Amino acid sequence: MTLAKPQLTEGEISSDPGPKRTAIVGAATRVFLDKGYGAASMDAIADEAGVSKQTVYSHFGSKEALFEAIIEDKCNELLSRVSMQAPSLKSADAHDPERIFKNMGESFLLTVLAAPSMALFRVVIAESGRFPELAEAFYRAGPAVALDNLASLLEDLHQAGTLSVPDPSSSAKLFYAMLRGDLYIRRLLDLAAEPTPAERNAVVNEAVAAFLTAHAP
Amino acid sequence: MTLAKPQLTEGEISSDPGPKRTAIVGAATRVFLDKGYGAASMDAIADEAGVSKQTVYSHFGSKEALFEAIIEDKCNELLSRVSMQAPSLKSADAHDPERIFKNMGESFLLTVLAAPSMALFRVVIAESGRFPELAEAFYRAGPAVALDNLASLLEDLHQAGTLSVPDPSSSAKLFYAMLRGDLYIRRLLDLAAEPTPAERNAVVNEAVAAFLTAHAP
DNA sequence: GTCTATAAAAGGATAGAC
DNA sequence: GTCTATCCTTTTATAGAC
Repeated sequence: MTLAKPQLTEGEISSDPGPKRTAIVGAATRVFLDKGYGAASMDAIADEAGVSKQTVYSHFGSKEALFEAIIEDKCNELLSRVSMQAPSLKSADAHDPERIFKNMGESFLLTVLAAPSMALFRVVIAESGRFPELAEAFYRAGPAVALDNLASLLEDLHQAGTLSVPDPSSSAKLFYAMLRGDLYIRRLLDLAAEPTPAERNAVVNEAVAAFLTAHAP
Repeated sequence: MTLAKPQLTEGEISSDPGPKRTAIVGAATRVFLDKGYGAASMDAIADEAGVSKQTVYSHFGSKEALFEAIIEDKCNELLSRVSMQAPSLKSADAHDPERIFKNMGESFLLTVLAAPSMALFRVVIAESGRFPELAEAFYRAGPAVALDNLASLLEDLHQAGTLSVPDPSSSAKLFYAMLRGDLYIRRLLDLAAEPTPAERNAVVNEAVAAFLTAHAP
């Protein structure tokens, strides 16, 4: 008996994990990203989720498994955000690289320096010894994708003669490094707040100007 | 009574902290930098030092106090290394900035990408929430000093007309950011080993070339 | 100062009822 | 699946002898 199993409400696809599980995931995400792996307790996560500890263990077998699930989830989220920002070379912009790079730089900083990205990065760095596979997942979902996208754009611009980019991969790394600048370090150390639009703009302008000068045809 | 108090042996200044304390400091440094604050236990530190746990508590009152002492100590060590690398503008090199910058870049990467620096940086990042004053101490002992030194060199080169550097502070940040590049991220995530001399050289050459092009007079 | 032994508490994980 | 209650290890910190 019990015909209706998951009981779909209002057009939701059947992939709804269930409300309790959703609450656990949300709570664990907050606690892990806020306190770090070591200082996060399963009791705190259960409380934050409004659920008993045993329920947490029923869904995820152990603290390690829960942590891995959470971080992989956030990496996938990061991946989709980064993928969406893939720069497109519309033929209209082929001769105005400055606009392309400024737009890229702006959305890169907006994504990367935001509090959730920084929190994720901090935790992954801290636990890179204990969870090396998470460090690699993070790199592949974020930096690696962005680098690949930019490198192929640079190759196109080189072919078109707009810029001189003999080594697209290295130049892509250089561009992102210039964008991160010193602010990235201070954000990692939690010494600086998210930059204002004016601060972002100053960094982007300086980086783009230097990059274009260095790669003039 | 008890006339000779610290009992100076062989010309050592009276600042010798005593062998036990030295052993504790060494052990705590290794354990904290290897495991991180949370996963490091006072038992492990006492064992590593070959000393009882109570002795550790006699010298440093608590785990937090011990951690702070260790990290501040490493920051001072970092400070002296960075200060020693202050670039000097000999008049002979005033018209060969490429040599100055390549030397700077080389020793910067050598220091910063080395395992001890990375381990310290990882721990400080991980605990920046719990110990914000350590994050600031780290930044001031390392990045801030290097930036100040480079900025004043850039100002000299600008005055001499060798380079065009309207904003020395921003340009200094840009230069170090270019040097860190993508490798820094991968080192932070423990995905890459220390670079070979050839790899370092490639990064330095690319960064210096781009920097000089962007700041040509 | 240094050690052995011991508190006291926190946290990961499980048992068993519903 | 979910909850309450409990187990047991680890860990910070202290007491007391020497």
